[in-house]
Amino acid sequence: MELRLDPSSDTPLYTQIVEQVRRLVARGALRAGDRLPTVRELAASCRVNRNTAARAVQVLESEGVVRTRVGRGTFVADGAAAASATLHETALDRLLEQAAREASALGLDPEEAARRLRAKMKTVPEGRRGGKP
Amino acid sequence: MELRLDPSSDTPLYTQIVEQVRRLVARGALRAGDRLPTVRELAASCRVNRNTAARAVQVLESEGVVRTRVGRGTFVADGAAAASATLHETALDRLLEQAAREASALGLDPEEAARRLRAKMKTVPEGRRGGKP
Amino acid sequence: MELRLDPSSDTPLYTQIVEQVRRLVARGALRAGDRLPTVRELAASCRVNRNTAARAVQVLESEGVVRTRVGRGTFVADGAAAASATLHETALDRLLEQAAREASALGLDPEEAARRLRAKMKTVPEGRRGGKP
Amino acid sequence: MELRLDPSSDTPLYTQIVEQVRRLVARGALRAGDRLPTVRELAASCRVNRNTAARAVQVLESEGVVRTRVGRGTFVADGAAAASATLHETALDRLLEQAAREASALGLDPEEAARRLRAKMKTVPEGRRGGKP
DNA sequence: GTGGTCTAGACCACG
DNA sequence: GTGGTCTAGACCACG
Repeated sequence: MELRLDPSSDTPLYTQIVEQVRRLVARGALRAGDRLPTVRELAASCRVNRNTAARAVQVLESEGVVRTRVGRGTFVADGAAAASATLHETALDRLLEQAAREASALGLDPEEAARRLRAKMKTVPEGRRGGKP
Repeated sequence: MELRLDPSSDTPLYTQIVEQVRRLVARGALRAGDRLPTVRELAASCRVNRNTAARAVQVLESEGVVRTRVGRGTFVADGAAAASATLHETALDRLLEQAAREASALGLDPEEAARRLRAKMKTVPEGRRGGKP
Repeated sequence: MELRLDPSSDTPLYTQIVEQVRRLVARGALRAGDRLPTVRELAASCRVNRNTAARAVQVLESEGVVRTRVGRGTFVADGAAAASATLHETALDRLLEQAAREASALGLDPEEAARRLRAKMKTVPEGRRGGKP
Repeated sequence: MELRLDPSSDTPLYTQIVEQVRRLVARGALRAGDRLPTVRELAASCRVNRNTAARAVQVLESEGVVRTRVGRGTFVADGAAAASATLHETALDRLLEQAAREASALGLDPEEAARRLRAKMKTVPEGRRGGKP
């Protein structure tokens, strides 16, 4: 499980980890029952503090995306895909609301705002479109 | 000038003030030369400390949205509308980028994402659309 | 005595008054013994608060440029021209020192800095050059 | 990084810090990616309150000279040298304009004013002249 | 440990 | 009256 963190981003490192794992689950690259790397391994491979990795796992657990069994490791939870999708829906909804507010403050009409979002989507990296990989 | 702050938001109070004033300027509700409430009044009406209100004003000044004159008060700057619009464009661009990423993770196609944003814009409070008030 | 104040300048209003009076004296437009307008008249003609005009006069007095005789009015002091020139020399010296520091921080060589100042002087309003008016 | 503040100056302490850091960047003594002292260290070494040091850092951040990452520290930003140079150019321009006005009030000719600036530059502390250190 | 936010309260310059 | 600066001290998020 290779994650790419951007240390110069405004998004906290632990949040970047959380988001990427959620994305892997949403995309089907990680499935219920799959084992995640240990916190130590995760920290090492992402080159972050162990606290940071641990915090990411903790958030994922609280979201119902992973499930930690003491002494055995961390696994993708049953229902993780659904949980993950719900989280993305919530995030998307919040972002669209904020974007609508900004567009509105700028006096853009809905059509123009929609056009800009459509354009953005074409420049953004791969999604899950076109079925499970 | 009535602002509504949400003390439980994770957006800092002074940032909330900044954003709302920028919005009033972008919308044309505040125009070049208009006087803002004094820092003390602003603090009182927002129920924040004087320093917090002062900090918001300082940010707005550094953005070119207002111009403060010691002993005289704070005024909407010449060119405030343009400065404000630039800031909103930047914010919108960032939000659309994030939204595109989320939509993509959910497997939405650009058309569906655009449709949702269009819908949001119709539920959002009034903008400046349709010319100067 | 017509002064032109710029209310949108960073320089305090009372300082603008002080500087313009000093300049009039340095140029010879005001001479020892000339009477200045009263504080009230000054305030009215400059459209500033009386406190502001009073403060300007007070500064000019402390600099030795004017001399107030209670009940009689304010007059350009004996030696005002010299006092005024000294003040301009001091101000110029301080400005050149700061400018040298900035030019130095930018890595400009003395010749280039000097060239820029020479250019500025050609765009600046009238001086006293060429003898007394 | 040793800064020298003058508490009796009328330049605010946080501005003095800002200016000195900008100067270090403009001169190449601090380069993109370099880490600044922590806010607490800066406060201690300058003998100012933590808030005052933090404020200086925030101004530098808003100018694009540094980039702060919570929990990690403050670093000289990419493009800091350029941002810094722009700020020095603006400052120099303003100073030269004022100096030109003073020189003009004194009846100095451009050549004499330029000569004085050239002289000042030779007495001012070292700049960046002569290429990268 | 890092930086960020906020309050309370003092003191100052300008009008 | 206006805004600006500074300190002291608390509390929080991130690593």
